[in-house]
Amino acid sequence: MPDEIDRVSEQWFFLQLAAIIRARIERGEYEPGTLLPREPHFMQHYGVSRGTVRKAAEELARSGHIRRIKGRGNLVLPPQDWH
Amino acid sequence: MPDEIDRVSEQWFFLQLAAIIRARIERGEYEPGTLLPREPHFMQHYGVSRGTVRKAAEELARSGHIRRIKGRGNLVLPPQDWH
DNA sequence: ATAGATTTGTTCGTATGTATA
DNA sequence: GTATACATACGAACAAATCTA
Repeated sequence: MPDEIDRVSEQWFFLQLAAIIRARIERGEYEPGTLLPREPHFMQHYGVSRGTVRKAAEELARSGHIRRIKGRGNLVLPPQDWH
Repeated sequence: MPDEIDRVSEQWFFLQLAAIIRARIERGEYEPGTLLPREPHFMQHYGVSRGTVRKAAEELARSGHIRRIKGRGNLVLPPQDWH
């Protein structure tokens, strides 16, 4: 899992980004109970727009890896919540 | 005026949708000074893409039924603005 | 208590690529 | 060949919830 967006890949940016962040969560690099880095962090680090970061976050919320909290951030969930 | 898209009709989806919304405005179901339902509402309710909803909105803006305001929504205009 | 900053949420604007009729 | 329709992606502005000084 390369830790950057492949811009010539067939796969959409937001799915690539979701896979990257999901892998980091599952490796324990983002700990349950803590907040993910903010949207601007991912925008700058991966060179994508806020919309793309947010679509990736939607994917991670769908798969139970994070819970999105308005005004606070994206809460990393423990393995038992993943699906 | 059936309140859904006729998918086998000769007429384009965006023109059908514009006619549906225009009729609702003219019947007073969407009141002047209020905002139309958001783009995602129409996408889901009529089963069309955002592009189609936006083309319908362009038609309604052209005919003076709404004014489109970035970041806020589509403002319903009073009868004297229709043309 | 409140005023401002931070952060996610919402919404319209624009561009591009693909598929279809 | 052209126009419609769909989806991704980026940009800009406003709204709401939360946190902080």
